[in-house]
Amino acid sequence: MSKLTKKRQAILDILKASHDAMSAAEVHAAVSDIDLATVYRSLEYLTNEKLIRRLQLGTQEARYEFQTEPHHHAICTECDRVIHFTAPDEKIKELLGVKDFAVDELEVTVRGICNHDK
Amino acid sequence: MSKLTKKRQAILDILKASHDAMSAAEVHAAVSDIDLATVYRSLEYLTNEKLIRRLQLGTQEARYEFQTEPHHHAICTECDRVIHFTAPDEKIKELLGVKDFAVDELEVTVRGICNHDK
DNA sequence: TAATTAATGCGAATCATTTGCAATTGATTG
DNA sequence: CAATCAATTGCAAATGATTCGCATTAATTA
Repeated sequence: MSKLTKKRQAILDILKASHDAMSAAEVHAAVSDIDLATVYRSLEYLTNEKLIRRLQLGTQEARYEFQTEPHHHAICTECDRVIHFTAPDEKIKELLGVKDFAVDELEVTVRGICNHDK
Repeated sequence: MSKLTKKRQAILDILKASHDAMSAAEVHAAVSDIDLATVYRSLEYLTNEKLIRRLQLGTQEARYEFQTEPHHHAICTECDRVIHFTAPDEKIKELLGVKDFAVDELEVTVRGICNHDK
């Protein structure tokens, strides 16, 4: 039986406090005395428990974020900032008209340019 | 000045003929006498030329597909099959209500279960 | 407390991708 | 056509992200 250990809790806290999604390396840098391999194992555990979400935002490096309500992501191709936004998933599902498919998870990723200059 | 060389054309042809998006390794296996590093460089070139599209469908391995009309992807979590579908992007954009963001690319990824058994 | 199970650290392995560099090809110009 | 310059390729090694094996430690149960 696996458990939410102290180290796993510490990692969860880091992600909870972070406004942005973090990479495993960033989490590792933010916590102290937790081996990188353990960070990876913990992130996997927390993802399975659905306490956090793993995101693959276009790069090969995964990012993790604390799981609140489901939401989507817009990535600025100029400044790499990630913006969150919610959407009426049901309506989107209708628009998509996916047939013969039991939708489990819907993820919208937007790429473009944010107004980071102002 | 870069060009669509014979090897790049061969890789493009493979992708054009493939019904599914392919990984770099799969492309490499499908062509003969093209080094893997060249495959990667070619895929990057073709992506920049917008002749193909690079997809990051949840895994850390990128997949590439021939660029036809913009469309979206549904991934079956049981059989890993990837299904394509189109959608009225403009309407989705409206639903999203992304503000202060110049949308360049809209990608919807759906995860769930397809009816692969029948 | 002994015995069992799970979690962790450490180092090495693996997988995907990129890079440096020399050899090759291709295009261009004198 | 030969000489030159630029872009492409192969090969091997490097890098970055992630995973794995295994011995050690911590936690839980009998």
